[in-house]
Amino acid sequence: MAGTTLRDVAKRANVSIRTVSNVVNGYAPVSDELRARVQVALDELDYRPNLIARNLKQGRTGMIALVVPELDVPYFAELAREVITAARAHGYVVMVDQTDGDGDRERELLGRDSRATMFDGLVLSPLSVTADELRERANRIPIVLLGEHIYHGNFSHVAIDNVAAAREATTHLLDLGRRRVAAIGDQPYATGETAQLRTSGYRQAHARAGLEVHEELIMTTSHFHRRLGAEAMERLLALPDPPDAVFCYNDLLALGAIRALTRAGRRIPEDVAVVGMDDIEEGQYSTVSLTTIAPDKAEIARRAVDTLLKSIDGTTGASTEIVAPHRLIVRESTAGENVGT
Amino acid sequence: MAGTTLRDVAKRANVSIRTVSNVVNGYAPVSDELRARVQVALDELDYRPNLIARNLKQGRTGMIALVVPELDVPYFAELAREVITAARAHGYVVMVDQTDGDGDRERELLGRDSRATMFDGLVLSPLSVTADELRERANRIPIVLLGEHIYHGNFSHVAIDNVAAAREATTHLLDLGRRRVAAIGDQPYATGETAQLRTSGYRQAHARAGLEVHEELIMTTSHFHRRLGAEAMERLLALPDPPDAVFCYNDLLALGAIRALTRAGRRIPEDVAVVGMDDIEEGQYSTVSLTTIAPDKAEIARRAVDTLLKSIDGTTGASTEIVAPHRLIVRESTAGENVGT
DNA sequence: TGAAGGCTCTGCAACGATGCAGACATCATG
DNA sequence: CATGATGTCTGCATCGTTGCAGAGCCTTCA
Repeated sequence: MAGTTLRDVAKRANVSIRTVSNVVNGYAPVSDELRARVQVALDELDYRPNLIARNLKQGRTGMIALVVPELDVPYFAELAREVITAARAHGYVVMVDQTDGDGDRERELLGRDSRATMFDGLVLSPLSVTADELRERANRIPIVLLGEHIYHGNFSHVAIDNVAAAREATTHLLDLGRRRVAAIGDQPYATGETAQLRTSGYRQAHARAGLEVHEELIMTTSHFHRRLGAEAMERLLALPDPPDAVFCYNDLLALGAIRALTRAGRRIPEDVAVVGMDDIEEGQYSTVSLTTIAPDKAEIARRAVDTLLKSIDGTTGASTEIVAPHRLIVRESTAGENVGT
Repeated sequence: MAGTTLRDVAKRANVSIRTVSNVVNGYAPVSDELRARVQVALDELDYRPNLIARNLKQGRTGMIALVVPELDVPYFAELAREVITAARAHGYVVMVDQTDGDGDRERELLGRDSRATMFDGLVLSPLSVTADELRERANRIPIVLLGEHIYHGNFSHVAIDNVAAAREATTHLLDLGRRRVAAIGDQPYATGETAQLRTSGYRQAHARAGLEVHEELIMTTSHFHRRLGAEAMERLLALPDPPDAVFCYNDLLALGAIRALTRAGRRIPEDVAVVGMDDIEEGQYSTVSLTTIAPDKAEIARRAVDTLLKSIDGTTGASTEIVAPHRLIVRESTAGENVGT
């Protein structure tokens, strides 16, 4: 049960612990004869280094933590995959955790008994943690934030340009000639500002086109889930003058909206065009494939990991603001059947 | 930068290191006066225990690893969420990793320099690792397998009854009066036997109904992804005598199939009824909501974690075979519009 | 009054690994 | 032959924590 230690191997091979360590790590020069003898003992005892001990001695674990609100939200799952890949390229492994969108759980992470000390760094996609709470903790392990901005310029931060992205999505709908473009996903009172940035982009698009925003077409949702998208869409359809297009603040909302539209017998995009955000894989395969804003997830993950690792190395302590690229992908939900998957 | 240690706090409060440790852990009795003094020092220096050191001393980390082929496959993401929740209930945290369905990466996990020694146990959803490879490693940290059986009865293992589940899904289609029921997802040559079990259930259903299996309607796919489901469906539709129902070995295949059917102008379920497996959330919101076999993911996660922790405690060393419950959920893809979401 | 017991508090050793300084043998060099 | 350089190998200290055994001191009770 108990693992084999360097001591066991040393005893077996009749050498010092240090020499075994040298063989294992290939550090100091060891004669071929001795190396062979030690190797035999290593194999016979099936030695595996105790990484905890190694970590203690070296002061680092080679692990970073990725904390997202919900792992089964496709966007976060896809992002997690990219972060894992990016970290692996640097020899790091990633521990993924979810907060269930619970602010207390986010705070727990920063608290005294947090397991966070096990990690060399933290990539956090925050939901409700405030800047002050984060600053309290700032002198601990390095943190990189994803998505939410949280106050201005105190932490390294990676995100797309939400205003521009939302503006482009809305403009795309306006360019199709739609004049009653709804928005689903506003969160005027939330801590996070992502939704507000997107609303701002939505307004900008109207302003630049010289059009009025129809305030009654802006729908607030507490979360970005399918069900809420469907419900918001139903409310929009019940309006005396329903929209002819919808910009949803993420793909799940959009897929929920599509579901509601289909059930209501509306044709997409003829009656109502739909745009989402995130470019989750699911959107490509929905019955009406989904036009969306695709953030470059791989790039987001790479930049986040790079920044974090630099901060861990102490190569740079400065907090940086990184804007990752995004692009509009047009599919059937705005372009009709004439577009491939 | 360097963390505050017990030593620092001890010096500051003019007490022994051991006493500080006692205060932190609330172990031995400490007078109120001293406790207060130490607490002040703890707060002033913002002490956080070094978990790595604690782990080394205690021989456990309080972390388990969950390894799945792909994190952005909804089933695994949803399962990961449940495992995280189940582990948290026992005070454990979960590190999630993905192997990209790459056998080498799975093997790497079991190899000499694996980070696996950092964990108290491992929940593994294997893809191509063999029984022998696993046994080699068996005397290391405890392992619980999910899904794939891998040889018989040497490791604790949690899964649904795949044969019964597939039989029920197929029977449901036959009961609707369908007589050309296709199967998408067979993997006759794969290491894993899950697909084979499902094919076996599919055949059983036909046998029990006294019907012949149409061999040309069994489609093999290398993976369980949407695209492959769509492609398989297209091939089925190209047959001289296409199917009037499809049983897909997971929901992603089914959603791909639905997509292909819709593009081909077939009505669901009137022309072709579709059943999937896994009950991923996405299936509830597809334009035609998806009838599926729902494995009890929460139960799978709970049983897997419970079994693993027992094995870690040494409470039981025996390997157990756990069959988790499942049920058929009928939605529009087989029942038409008369069923709610 | 003195032994026994309880309450606080402390020092030492250990978990398993690595950094460092040096011991010892061998060899080349002047 | 003495000296220094080189190549191997080793022991000690250390990372930050906790387990263990015990040291003082104070109370209690015969």
